[in-house]
Amino acid sequence: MIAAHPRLTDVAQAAGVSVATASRALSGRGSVASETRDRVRRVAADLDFHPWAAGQTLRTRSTRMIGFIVPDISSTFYANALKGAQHRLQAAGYQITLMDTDERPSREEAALRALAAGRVDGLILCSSSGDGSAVRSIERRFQLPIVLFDNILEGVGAGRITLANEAGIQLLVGHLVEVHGHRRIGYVGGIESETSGAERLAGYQAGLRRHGLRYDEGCVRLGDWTVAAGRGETAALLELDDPVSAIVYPCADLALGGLSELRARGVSVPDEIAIVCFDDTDAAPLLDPPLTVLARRDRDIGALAASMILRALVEEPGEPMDVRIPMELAVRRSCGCGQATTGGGPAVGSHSAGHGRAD
Amino acid sequence: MIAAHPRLTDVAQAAGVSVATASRALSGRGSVASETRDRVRRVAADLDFHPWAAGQTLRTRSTRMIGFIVPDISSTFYANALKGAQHRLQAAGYQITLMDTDERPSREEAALRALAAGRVDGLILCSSSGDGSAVRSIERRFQLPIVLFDNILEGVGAGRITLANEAGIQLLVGHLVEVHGHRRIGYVGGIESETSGAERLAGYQAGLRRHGLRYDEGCVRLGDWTVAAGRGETAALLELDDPVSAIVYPCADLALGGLSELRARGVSVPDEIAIVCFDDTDAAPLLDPPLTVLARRDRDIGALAASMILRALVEEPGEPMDVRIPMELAVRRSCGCGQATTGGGPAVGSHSAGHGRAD
DNA sequence: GTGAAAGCGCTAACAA
DNA sequence: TTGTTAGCGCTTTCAC
Repeated sequence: MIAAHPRLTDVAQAAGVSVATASRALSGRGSVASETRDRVRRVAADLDFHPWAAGQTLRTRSTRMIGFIVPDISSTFYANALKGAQHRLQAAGYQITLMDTDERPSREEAALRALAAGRVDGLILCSSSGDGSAVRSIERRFQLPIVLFDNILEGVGAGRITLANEAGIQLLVGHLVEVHGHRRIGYVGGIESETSGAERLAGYQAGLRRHGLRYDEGCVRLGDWTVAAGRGETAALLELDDPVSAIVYPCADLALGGLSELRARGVSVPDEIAIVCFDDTDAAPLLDPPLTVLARRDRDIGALAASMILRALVEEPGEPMDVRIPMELAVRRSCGCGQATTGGGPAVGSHSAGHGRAD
Repeated sequence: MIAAHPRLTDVAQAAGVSVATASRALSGRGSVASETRDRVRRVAADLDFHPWAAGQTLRTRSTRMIGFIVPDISSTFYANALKGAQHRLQAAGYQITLMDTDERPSREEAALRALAAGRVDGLILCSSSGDGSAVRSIERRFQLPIVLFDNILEGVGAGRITLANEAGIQLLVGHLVEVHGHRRIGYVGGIESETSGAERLAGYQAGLRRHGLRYDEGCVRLGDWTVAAGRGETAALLELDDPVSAIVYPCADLALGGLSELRARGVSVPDEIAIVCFDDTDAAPLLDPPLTVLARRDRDIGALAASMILRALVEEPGEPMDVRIPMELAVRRSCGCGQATTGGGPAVGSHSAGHGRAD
C-alpha cells in the first residue's frame, strides 16, 4: 500500500500552471519560460515531489529498472559485479531488480518470465542453465535487451561478456608446468552445464596438450560446484594409483573444499601437492597457503555489462557485442612459489591471457 | 523500451468477454461463471499473457516490490539474508529491488528517497548510518513500512531485527577466559557509527567485567570495518608494552586482516595469540587456524525480515516487533581449542546467547 | 454473471 | 509559451 504524497497536479496547482506545463518544467523537455520553470521547480522541491513511477511507466513504457539475474549472489564475483553494474546504472537513472536463482534453471526461467512482463527495461543474465531456448523466446517475445554475463547461451543476447576461461586455465597450467615442473596435473571441476565450465575444462586439456602432456581422464573429477564436492572429488583424486602432483580448481568453492580435504589428510600444500584456482576471493590470500589464482576486476566487469545494456537501450539492435575479460596470474604460495606476498593485494604476475574483444 | 505483448483487452477479445470479466476471471476476485473463467484462463495461457505491472500498480497502488538496502552485498551475511528474504517474498508474489550503498550514508539516503517515491511497497533496511532522521521522515512521509535489519535506528521501523551482538561477544570473551584462561584480551573493532558496532564493543566490556577483568582502553583499537584496518590495528595492538594474549574481532574482514598481520609477523595463532571473531563465513573453517566464531542462520534471518515486512503490509501498524537473533559458539582452533573439526560444517558449541524475542 | 465506464499519474500531440 | 485533452493497462464500482 502506497500512501498520499504530492502528485504532479498538486505541484501544478501550487505553482499556478497546468499539469502539462509542470511536467515540461520538471522534465526539461518542451519549452517553458525560464521564470515559470524555476517557479515550478521551487514548488516541487518545497513539496518534496517525486514523480510516481507507475504513471511514468504506463505512459512512457519505460520502467527505468534493469533486472539482474544471478545463480548465487553470495558469490563475491557476482556480488562485486552487481556493485559495479549498480554504480553505472544509477548514474543513468536506472535501478536494479535482483533475482537470485540458487543455481536452479527452473527458477531462472521463472525469474526471466516475471521480469520480462513489463517490470524491467532490460536484463543482465548470469545464466546457470545450458539451454538458451527460454531466453531466446523471451528475448523475441518481449523484444527485451538481454546482456549475457559469465555464461553464454547460443544465439541469444544483445551483448555477451565472458571471462577468458580457457586462456586463464591455460595460464595456471602453464605456470605449474613451466615454473614448477609438474607433469601430472589433476582437475577437480563442476559438471559443465554451462559454457564457462566447459571452457575451463577445455583450457585444462589445451594446457596439457600445449606442454606435451598426456590427457588422462582419470585425473579429471567432475561434481557439483560446491565446497563439499571439492572435498569429495579431491579425496577421490588422492586415491589414484598414480597420484597427481598438482590440482587445478576452476572455482573458489571447489578449491576451498580441496584445500580442506588436503589438510584433513595431512597432505602438505604445496610441497606434496600444489594447487591453483581460477577464482580470486578476499580470503584467498589469507588461506594457508595463500592461493595462487587468476585476478580480474569484478566491479569493472559488472559496470561493463551495465554499459552494454544502456547501449542496447538507446541504440538499434545491431551486432551483439562480444567481450572476453582477460585474466592475469596472481601468484601466491599454493603453487609452490616461495616468497610471494601473504598479504591482501593480489601479487599480480606478468602473464596475462585473453584479449579485450572477440568477434 | 517495452514492446508489444498481449494486453488484457486482447485476452478479453479472444475469449469473447469484456475486459472487466477477463480481469475478474484471472484475478479470482468478483464472481465469474466457472465456465467463463476457465475459458478466459485458457486463452490467457495460450496467449502467454502476463498483466502489465505498471497498469496494476497505477490502479491498485501496490508495486509488489520490496526494497532491500544493504551497505555491502558482497558481505556473505547480507547476501545470504537477501537470499532468505527473496525466497519468502517471492512466495508471496513480491520481488526485490536491491540497493548497495557501499557503506555511504549519503547513498543510503539517496536510495531511500529513490525507492520511497512509489517504487516499492516496503523496505528492508540494513542501515550503515547512525542517524535515523532521514528514515523517520521517509517513513512518515510515505507511510512506508520499513523493517530495520542488523542496525537499529532510534524511534523508527515497523519491525527490527538485530543480532545478539552484546551477548555474542560475551560468549566469545567468556570462552577465552573460562576455557583458555586468558586475562588480557584485546579488541580490534570498527568505529561505531551504528548500533551493532557499539553493542559489540559493549559486549566486550561487559564480558571483561563479568569475569573480573580490568578494562584497559589501550587494548581497544577502532578503525574502519575493513581487512586493511584489521591488519593495521592488530599491528598497533602488538606494539603494546604489555601485550595481549588474545584478540576479539567483531567482524570477518577485521579478523582476516588481523590473521594476515599475525602471520606476516610470524606470530603463532593460537599459541602466542588466540583470536576469535563475531562473523562466520565459508572461509572461516578453512583458514589457518580455523576461526572460532559465532554461528547463526543468515538465510533464516533474511526470511524473518521478509515476514515482518509482509506482516506490516497487511496489518495495521501495531507495536513494532523487535527480534534479537541468538548466537552460538562455533568452536574451531583459533581460540586454542585442540582437536576441533577443520571441516566445513561449523562445530557448534553448546553455549548460546541471546533470546528469541525482546520487547 | 456480465459489461460499460471511470480513473489511477503521467506525458505528448495538438490547439490556442 | 501554455493549456486542453487523450490515453497508456488495469481494477473496480455501478448498472443491468
